Amino acid sequence: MANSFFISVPETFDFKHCLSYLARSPREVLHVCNGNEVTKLVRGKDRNILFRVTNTKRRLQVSVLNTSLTKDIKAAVESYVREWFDLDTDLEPFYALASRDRHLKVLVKEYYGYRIVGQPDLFESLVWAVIGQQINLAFAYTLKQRLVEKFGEQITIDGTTYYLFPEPRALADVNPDDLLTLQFSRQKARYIVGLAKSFASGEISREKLEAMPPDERMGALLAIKGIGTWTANYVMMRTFRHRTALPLGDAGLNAALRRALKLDRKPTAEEVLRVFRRYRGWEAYATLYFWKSL
DNA sequence: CGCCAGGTTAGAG
DNA sequence: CTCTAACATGGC
Repeated sequence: MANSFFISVPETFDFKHCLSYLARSPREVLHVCNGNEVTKLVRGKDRNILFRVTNTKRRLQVSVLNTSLTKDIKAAVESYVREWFDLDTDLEPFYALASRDRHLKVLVKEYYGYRIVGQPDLFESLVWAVIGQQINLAFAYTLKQRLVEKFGEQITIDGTTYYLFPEPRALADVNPDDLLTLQFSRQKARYIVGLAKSFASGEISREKLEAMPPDERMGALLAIKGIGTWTANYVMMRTFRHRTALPLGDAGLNAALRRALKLDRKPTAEEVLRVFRRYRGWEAYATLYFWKSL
């Protein structure tokens, strides 16, 4: 196909595990999974780009669906896909460590090639994490769907509608009370509008945080109203690809460790930290595989 | 019905 | 510093 190109992938990459993560909720509206492929709309420099990724032997096939494949568009989409599917991380050291660990051994075997599916857009990442605070994941997806359908751009091609996550500008002037009708709590509505204002004004941006050393970046995230240690670590993991990010206190991580450690209650923070001492340098990937075990 | 969900904040002790 | 109520609602 003239509009497609290929990206070779590491041996320690398995598209199907990443795809099953992307397909985990029927209410996901920011990409469309279908069999062995996923289709997504992203913002390009001059226009929005719709592309589809599918798996072939040792390569990903990427097709651009709504425009011709110029050099610039190819470069942009390739870079997005590499980032999205975490193709540039060398997982060998983690697998060497994990294969000697009684908890992770079986998980890295079963989900070999699974990687941290990224969330390159910092605003989206923060809002999504705030939405997910203290509610079950099914409800979090419902809230995100309502937010995206109400405030995000969309295009319809061949009968399927594709959405972009709302831009900060689209949410900055919203009255937080208007989000209550979408069933956001007052507190979350305020956090989200506050985030939108900070991004719209340029006070916070991915570029600014990217330029900071990791400690300072964490501090900048924690200074935002609504961002606590869990959210900051979640975003460090999915957006900034910090291998040592550890969302301590996470309900899913607690549930997975409760099972792995055969406890009759959720583990304490100290117990989680004790287990994670063995994964030093790879905390984010250990977390990822524990989540996958649920 | 009760309790926990991919927690955080402000305020009290 | 640690502890707690409040937040809003879905799912088991």
